[in-house]
Amino acid sequence: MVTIKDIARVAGVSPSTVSRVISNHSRISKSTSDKVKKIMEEMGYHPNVMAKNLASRSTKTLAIVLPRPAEELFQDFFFGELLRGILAHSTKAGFDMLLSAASSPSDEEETISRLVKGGRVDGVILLSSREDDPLIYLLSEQNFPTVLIGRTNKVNNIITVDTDNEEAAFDATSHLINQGHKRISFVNGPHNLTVSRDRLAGYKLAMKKANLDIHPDWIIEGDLLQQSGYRGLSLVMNMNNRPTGMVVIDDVTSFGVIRGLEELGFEVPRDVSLVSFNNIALAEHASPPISSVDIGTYQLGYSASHLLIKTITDGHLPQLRTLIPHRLMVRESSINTLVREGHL
Amino acid sequence: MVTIKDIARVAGVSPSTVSRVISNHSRISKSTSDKVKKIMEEMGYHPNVMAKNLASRSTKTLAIVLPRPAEELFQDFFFGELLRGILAHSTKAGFDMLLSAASSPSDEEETISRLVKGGRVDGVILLSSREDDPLIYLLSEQNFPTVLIGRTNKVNNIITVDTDNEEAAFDATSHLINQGHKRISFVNGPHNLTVSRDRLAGYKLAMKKANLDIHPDWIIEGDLLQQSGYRGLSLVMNMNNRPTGMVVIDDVTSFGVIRGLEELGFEVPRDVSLVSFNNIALAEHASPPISSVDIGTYQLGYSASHLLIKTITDGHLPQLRTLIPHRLMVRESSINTLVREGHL
DNA sequence: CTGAAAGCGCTTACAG
DNA sequence: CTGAAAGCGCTTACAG
Repeated sequence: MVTIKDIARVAGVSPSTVSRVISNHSRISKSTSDKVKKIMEEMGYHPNVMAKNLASRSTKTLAIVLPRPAEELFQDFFFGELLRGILAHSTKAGFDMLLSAASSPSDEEETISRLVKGGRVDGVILLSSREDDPLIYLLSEQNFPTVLIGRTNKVNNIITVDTDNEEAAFDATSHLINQGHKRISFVNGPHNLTVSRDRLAGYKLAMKKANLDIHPDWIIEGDLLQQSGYRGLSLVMNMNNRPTGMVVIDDVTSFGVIRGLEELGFEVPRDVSLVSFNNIALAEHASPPISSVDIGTYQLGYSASHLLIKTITDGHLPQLRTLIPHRLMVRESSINTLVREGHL
Repeated sequence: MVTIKDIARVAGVSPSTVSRVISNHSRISKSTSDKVKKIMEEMGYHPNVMAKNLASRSTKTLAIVLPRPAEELFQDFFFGELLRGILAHSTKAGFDMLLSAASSPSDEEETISRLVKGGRVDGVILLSSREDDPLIYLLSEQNFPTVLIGRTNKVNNIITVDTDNEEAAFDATSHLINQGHKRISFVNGPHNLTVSRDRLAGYKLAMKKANLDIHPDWIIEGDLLQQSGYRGLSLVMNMNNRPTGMVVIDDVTSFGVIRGLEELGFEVPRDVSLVSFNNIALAEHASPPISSVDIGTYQLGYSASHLLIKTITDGHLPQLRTLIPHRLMVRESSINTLVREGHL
């Protein structure tokens, strides 16, 4: 393995000088720099990352903490896009990403402790936001550079990047209301995720603003990919005044809803107009194509990395909370001419 | 920051001894070990990972190289599951995972070079296998511990973990044949991926074995989520003797196929029986639920990590090629009683 | 079973 | 603009 010393010897300079050439130090003569660079090239020199990190007391590495298995199906489908956004920025900024997952919560804390306290990484990105996530407290206490994709009101020293989920749900619900729907159901996701609460709130707000009542049963709480959710759906659709519109927590759940409705003999959008969130790639290719709020997933990841690296580099917190714009993509699932014409 | 020296001082032993306690060295007295461990606990000691890596000349870190953007949609949906498998094992084995992506091919080589030659990682997992992937040559030349999820016949010193894709496609096709289908179409994926070639070969083999002819147009080559694919589909379905069965390269593409068929006025499985591959989570929740070959995605990842770490630890290559078993999950999309009864 | 010492490959004040 | 020297926090033969 060729080291800085080898280069120094061949170039007839000191190791310090070679080091300075590598880091583009300002006060180094062009001629020396050129000579050293040429020799590095010739000898196939690659700086030893570990040595560099140890000496400079920084790792140029961030950790991404994946959500727990139980919540993963929910995320799996915009996950890739999120990672791509994170990586696009971090690579450009010269940071590596360490991927971390945990089998159990206690495991998780131990893993993160090791990375954080062992100086393995300079910062952490948390991909999902549960209420009372112990990791948030752990990182906040350490005052460790952290960005959470989501939100928390428990601590005030970690950065959050998020969708304005309340507004997004308000927009999605209003879209249905504007088309003439009066009875609109909301299909929720896991309780402990902040995104579930925020989107539910936005739905309620839109209904209230339009002076529309919400029947308690219209809010379906079970997991729509499981039996529990199917029962709730069946209950709602058998009501005398069944909903003609549905706002669904995310696109993946929409697949379950559409399938469930079909089994009950209903068709989207003929009998029910549907709109959901995240705009995963398959939303567009579903039958029917699903109307969905695009939350700028890639941008969410890109910004998370950007803000984290900025914090690390500047040594102080930037703006604590950043919202990424969203946009409703209207497709077949929410377009029903019958409703608009007052036949339903 | 508390270091090994601090612990040594407080415990009244030498740093070497503390180091040996940490690494569970065999010849250390129980009493010393207990004393030192207690003090480490009390002082909140966490070993500095970088220093450890530098001194021991190993990083306990692997790199995962993500497929390029162009190929990602294809992979996005079993991606999460694959990563989960990899992480499950590597975490257990005490290895960290570095995530690497590349915007351009040249970028990619540079990134990997930096990681590999800079001693940043001990091994690499390549997530997708293109023909003539320059990364494969790069890693093979360096004789660097590498496992490829897929296959290659270009080099003989990197480990591969794969599905027997030819057999999987043979099974899927035979499933349709056994139900009485005689005219079966194959919807292919990107040409440069080995998985496309292997599955096509398996389809051909099954047809041949059953003495069934393959009309050239039945093999649809365009991207089914794009116009190009739709044209091919339309062509095939307008033939006099249109296919009654379809074998589709992967579940994501199946969504496009089902949607395209619908637009042409055909229904699955009423008019066309369909089976595809990968068994992503949504396959089960699609309308209709999609029959799919489960390729043991998690196991694929788990084995990849296992074999790579074994290679690194043992210092020599284990079995070069490992095949993970697959299993056809039969669902509604491929069950058509009409065909079975000879009405179609 | 334990310690003193050298070393892993860099960086970075300090001095000139 | 450049060099000598100390140091980052560990590991690991070597010696006892």
